[in-house]
Amino acid sequence: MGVTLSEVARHAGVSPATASRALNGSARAVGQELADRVRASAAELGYLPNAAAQALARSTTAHVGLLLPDIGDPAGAAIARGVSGAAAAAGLLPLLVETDGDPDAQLRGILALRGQRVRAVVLAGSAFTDPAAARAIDAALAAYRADGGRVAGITEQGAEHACVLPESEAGAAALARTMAGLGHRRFAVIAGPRRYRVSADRLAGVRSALTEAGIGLGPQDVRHAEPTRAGGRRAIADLLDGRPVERWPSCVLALADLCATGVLAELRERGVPVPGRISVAGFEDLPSAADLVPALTTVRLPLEQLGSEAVRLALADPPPGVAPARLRLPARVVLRASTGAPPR
Amino acid sequence: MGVTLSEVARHAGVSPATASRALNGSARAVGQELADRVRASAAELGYLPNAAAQALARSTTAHVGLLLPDIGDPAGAAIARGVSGAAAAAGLLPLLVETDGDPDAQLRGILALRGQRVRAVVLAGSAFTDPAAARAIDAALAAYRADGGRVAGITEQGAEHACVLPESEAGAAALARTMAGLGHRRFAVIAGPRRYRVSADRLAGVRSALTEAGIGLGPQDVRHAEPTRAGGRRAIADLLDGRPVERWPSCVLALADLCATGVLAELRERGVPVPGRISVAGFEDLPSAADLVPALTTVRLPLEQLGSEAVRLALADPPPGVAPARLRLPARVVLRASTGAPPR
DNA sequence: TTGAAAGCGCTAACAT
DNA sequence: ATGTTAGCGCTTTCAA
Repeated sequence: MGVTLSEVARHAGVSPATASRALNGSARAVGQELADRVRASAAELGYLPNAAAQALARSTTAHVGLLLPDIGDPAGAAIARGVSGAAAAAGLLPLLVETDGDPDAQLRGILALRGQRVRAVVLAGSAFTDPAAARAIDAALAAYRADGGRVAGITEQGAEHACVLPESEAGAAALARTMAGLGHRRFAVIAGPRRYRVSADRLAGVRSALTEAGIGLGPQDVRHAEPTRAGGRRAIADLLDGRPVERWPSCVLALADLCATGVLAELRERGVPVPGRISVAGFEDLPSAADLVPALTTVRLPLEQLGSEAVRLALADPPPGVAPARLRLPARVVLRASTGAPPR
Repeated sequence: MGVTLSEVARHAGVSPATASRALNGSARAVGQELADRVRASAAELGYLPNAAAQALARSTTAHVGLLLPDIGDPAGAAIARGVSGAAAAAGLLPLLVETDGDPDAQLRGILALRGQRVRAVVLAGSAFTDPAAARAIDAALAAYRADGGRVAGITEQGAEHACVLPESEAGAAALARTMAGLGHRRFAVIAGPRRYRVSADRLAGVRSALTEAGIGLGPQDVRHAEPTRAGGRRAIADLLDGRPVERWPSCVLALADLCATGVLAELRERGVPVPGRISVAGFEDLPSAADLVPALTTVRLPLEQLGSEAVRLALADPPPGVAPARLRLPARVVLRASTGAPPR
């Protein structure tokens, strides 16, 4: 069931050790002639190294674990593309684990990946706000790293783990500031689910920028919604139905593009002009954002780069104890047609 | 570096064999009492089976290889979601390999996956039209299957391999027929890249339906384009610029939603009314199709299901020689706002 | 039902 | 520079 190294070695008339050295790199060098002979035999026999055997002998695999909520989500997919590219460049293969945003699934995923002895783990989803969940996950990661595993998060995943940090707070603040600069004074914010830490980060950015501009944000001006089209629709409906038309916001910040997509759909259906009556902005700049009508103003996150840098960071992850690496990646506002001056 | 089975066994006062049987299923049963003791020890020590060792001993892994052109592409991501779900249900983890639509990369990917001894391989991209490439890939798959590997394709991947078949041709035909039914007589088609077999399938469907309706399709009415936004823009620009306005098509069939997205963008920019002057339809029904303006008429492919069924088919893949399984999955036309009656 | 022992295919000391 | 020889951690006959 597959040609083995010993067979190749025998065929080439050398020892398995030499064959191993000739075929699958090693510190030691092999004589030119023998090396050629071994390679010829390998090619002739169609030898393919057994990855499991190599992993066992080397006590590490050529896999990088990728943990994310949903590979079908455009943001997750973009990150995965970056991970896959960087992994390939490092001779590694990504092993995919979906968590559906469930802390428990994430914990099980980390354990599974640890059992796989993957070379590194990339956490592509946000950390959780629930302290118990966060603690459990942190402990699992620490244990994995204590065993020599390497970890990197996308967004902060606990103070002692490496991570690449998209500037969520700064980006959100810049967005809010830009909208205030357009003249908006009445804001509503549709933030992400409470269970995710990034939701709070983005919201905090908006809050601080608005406060700075002397603009208040009441509790009824903030909704939390799943980062989906449906979540966005429901949230904006709630937001508008809950108050008289004259108290509608002039600007809605949906802090996830998918959410903003839902907002746009709902407003279109209701015949509310965007940006004439309400300006709408998103967050992430998914590929589809530019194709919405009106095209969506949003905050661009370098999603693919986030993924590739996370892999690089993870592979360079120093042993626990050393200060973990932190790589900030800029987020910038992309102004498009969905925002404009408030109605007067 | 990780607790081993022997340590658990020693701690529980049993042999490694018994520990193995108690923890990681086996035909043989283990006495209730011993089993409990072993499980307790495992939990206490934090035992995690070493996947590489298990793979070596069992000579198969718990991985399913997923080969696709681009995980960042919405269609690929949706398929991956299906694969991941079905894999998880079977206790397997997907190992991702991106090919960028390159036959050579695909070949290398199959070899890599074979070296990994993955339990099964799912080919999520189209087969290639280039005979040499197709032959090489076919041979690699056959070799893998001869070694006990299991394979399933999404779309036909060679007569002797199992596959799930979205009804590309029938779906495309239905789309063309529907458009003809709306009164269109002047069609243009933007088909996928020539290197992919599905491009031909979809185009064939359109052709046969149009022929049946007595509608001709000249060579200049068909363009091949990359299934991207940019590809679509360029293709429609070519299509329109190449002829006087009065000979413009009244209906453009872009046989990939991303392509259709580009077409819509270009027409919007040119101020061409859709569907007033030109109707536009796509293929696939990506999640974003419904959010375009006008919302895109398209042919719905059950992408996620395609992925999950492919995993099931692969896991049930009989040894070579037996007739390979073939599962047809329906594609249906989804009528939205981007199509209407032709101008008169 | 349990244990002893022989691999699974490869790598890495160690020896030569 | 090459070969010898132990394992890596687990499963699985085969005996008991």
